[in-house]
Amino acid sequence: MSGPDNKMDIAGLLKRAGLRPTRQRMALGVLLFGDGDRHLTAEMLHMEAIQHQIPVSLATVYNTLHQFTEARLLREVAIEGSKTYFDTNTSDHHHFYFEHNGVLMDIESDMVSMMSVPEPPEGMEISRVDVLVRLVAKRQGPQEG
Amino acid sequence: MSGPDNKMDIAGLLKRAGLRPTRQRMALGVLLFGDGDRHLTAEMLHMEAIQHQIPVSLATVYNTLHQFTEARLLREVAIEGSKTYFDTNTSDHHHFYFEHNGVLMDIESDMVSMMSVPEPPEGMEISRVDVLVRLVAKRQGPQEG
DNA sequence: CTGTGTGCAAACTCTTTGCATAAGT
DNA sequence: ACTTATGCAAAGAGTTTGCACACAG
Repeated sequence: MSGPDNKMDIAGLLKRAGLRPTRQRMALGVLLFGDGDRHLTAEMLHMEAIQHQIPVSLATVYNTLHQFTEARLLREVAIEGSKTYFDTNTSDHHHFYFEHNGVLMDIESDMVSMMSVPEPPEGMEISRVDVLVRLVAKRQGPQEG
Repeated sequence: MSGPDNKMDIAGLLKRAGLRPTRQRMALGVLLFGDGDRHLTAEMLHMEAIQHQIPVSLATVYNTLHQFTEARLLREVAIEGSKTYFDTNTSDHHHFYFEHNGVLMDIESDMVSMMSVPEPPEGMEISRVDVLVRLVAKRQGPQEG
């Protein structure tokens, strides 16, 4: 767990990214980066902010999330369906996806090794490889369903 | 290239899937399955149907796409962003994604080998592994932009 | 003070739904 | 004839935008 004086660090993080450390950005930054790797939708973060007594509108949450993504502080995760997930872990890694409840969990990059990927077409290069391991509840074994 | 009498096959395909071979389903089925593997959004398929003089509404295209997916005739592909892609190739395979224009291209499964995937948590099992290889235009090399 | 960020609500895009009509068996 | 599919348009979810006010530097 990280201490509350991560807040100090958040200001620097924002400044380095060329973003003014405003109240809302600071507060959202603490929620996002103050407690390990997270996977959130805009709506989830907004609810969390409200619970933490941080006055912020959903529109500002969206704006902030996109500004952070532009600044490489966050990464978007491709999950089918309507909601966009943002990941605070911007390093090279992959995901477990729990289909029954929509939860994402990191898989460290060295846990998944790619033997080979076909060569991209002429003039193209790989910008990133995303691996999504979809999980479902195991069937109840030998008993009938 | 496949001949036009794929239409015959489509009727059987639908019946086997428990779907009535209606005009619209037949026509959309021919567009989807009559010409190799495809990656389409509802809107793309709708436009194509209109161009082919097939009277069908966008709502019916959505319904049909979902019915086909339920029937395992199609598969949804997870791409971040708002649009849902449907893939006529339901076998085990992965994708190249051209970020500059949103085009998807199949990668056969044997071209990508996973050395190891971490064990899923208790009670969970892997339902599928999706690999998305994102491609960008190669930087112009030594010449200036 | 000056300029950027924020809040609100309306606009927008993609997708789903309800109901009357048309088509399929 | 009876049932299911379709079309239309409106509703719905998630996201983005425009403008006036507030805050940071």
